[in-house]
Amino acid sequence: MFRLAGGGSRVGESTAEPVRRVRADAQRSRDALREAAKEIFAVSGVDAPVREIAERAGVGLGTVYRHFPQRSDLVTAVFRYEIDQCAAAAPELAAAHPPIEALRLWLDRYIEFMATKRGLVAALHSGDPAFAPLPGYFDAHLRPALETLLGAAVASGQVRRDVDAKDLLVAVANLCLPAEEDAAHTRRMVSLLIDGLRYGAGH
Amino acid sequence: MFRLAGGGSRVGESTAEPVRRVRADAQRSRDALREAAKEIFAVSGVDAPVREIAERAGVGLGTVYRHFPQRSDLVTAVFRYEIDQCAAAAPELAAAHPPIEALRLWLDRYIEFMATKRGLVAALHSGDPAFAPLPGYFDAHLRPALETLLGAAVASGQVRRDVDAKDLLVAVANLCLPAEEDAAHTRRMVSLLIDGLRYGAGH
DNA sequence: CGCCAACCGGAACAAGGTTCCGATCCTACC
DNA sequence: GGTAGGATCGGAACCTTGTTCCGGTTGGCG
Repeated sequence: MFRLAGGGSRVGESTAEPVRRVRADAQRSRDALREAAKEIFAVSGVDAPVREIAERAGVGLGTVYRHFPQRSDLVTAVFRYEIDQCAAAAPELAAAHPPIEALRLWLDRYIEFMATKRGLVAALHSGDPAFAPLPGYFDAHLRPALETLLGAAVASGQVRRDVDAKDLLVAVANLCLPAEEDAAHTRRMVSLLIDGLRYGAGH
Repeated sequence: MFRLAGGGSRVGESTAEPVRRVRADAQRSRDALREAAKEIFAVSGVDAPVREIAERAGVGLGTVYRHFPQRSDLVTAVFRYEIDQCAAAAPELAAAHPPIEALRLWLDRYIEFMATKRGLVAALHSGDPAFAPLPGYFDAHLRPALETLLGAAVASGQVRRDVDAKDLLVAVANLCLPAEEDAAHTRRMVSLLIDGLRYGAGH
């Protein structure tokens, strides 16, 4: 048997693996689906019908299931993507703002992320094994992002040292949960929290 | 217009309301459904199909929806019934055993109750408004039951006084959650907890 | 330019919740 | 005891939603 789609490796590319180039239309479909799912999940929750997502993405049902064999794969893909985006914002903010400000802005960004997670918490607790790896992904990506920002703020003397990044992530997440509708309230509470961070700082 | 099914009030019965007598077959169906649902929920979780419950109860689908207009009504009915049964066990145990023993036995009963609640916790967190009143019902019935037992045990000098009934209910419930399969483990932990109750008691 | 594997669309299937309505069965009344 | 009538029953049918399947289409390479 021949290796399927072994096309041939390109110059300057590692030949260790055949890296089949994805077709342009396939990539387009995948991106459109991710984007559509993200928007619809934010509005209707993660229980939104697959057909609705397919329609908004402008693709057929078969295309959805080609890229995401199960509904839950679409959910986790969106979740991972959003986690990545949120984590990626950290170094950008750190480069553009002073430490304490970068920290504050990133937490705003994190709140925005959590705000779209209606129903996902329930899904995580549903016992569906498809969602089991998500908490780990969450911790593996967001914690280091926050740790960097927090470390810089501590080093600059503007924030006390006895604050744990994971604690802070969980605390802010919990602040987001009850006020699913009232974003302003959440922001006030988190603002309070940030002020608390500064209490007893060296500077 | 005549009052529908106003049959007529009976001697010795308050005439304040017409109390339409439920038909015997209807009552039978309702009881059979509650019992069937209880058994099936315990085995397959609260997501079990309505058809399966109807079949086990030996009734048609229409009968299910006559008594429980929505699926969730069946779930809450079973939940309420089990809470009632569990709460009702408290005075019986109190009458038949010394205080500390009654307390221990009732907590065993409570554990048994919690053990069948697989998936219900997730349902409660799903945001479905149909389940919103359940936590209140839980607190309104089980807390007084435990408070009575706890009070008697304290009064007898066998249990310390600084234990709150609600805290205890939640703590035991949490002990039940992780060990969905290993009932023995849960019982060991709760046993430990009960011994803790005696620590520092007057007697 | 032409091939063909990968990709696409959507019809079709499966499962589960809910509705509907003719047939049936209690209960009240005579 | 018998009967009328409305409550109740059973299950077929309908709708929504997840998933599979397959014939038609197309991007990318030779």
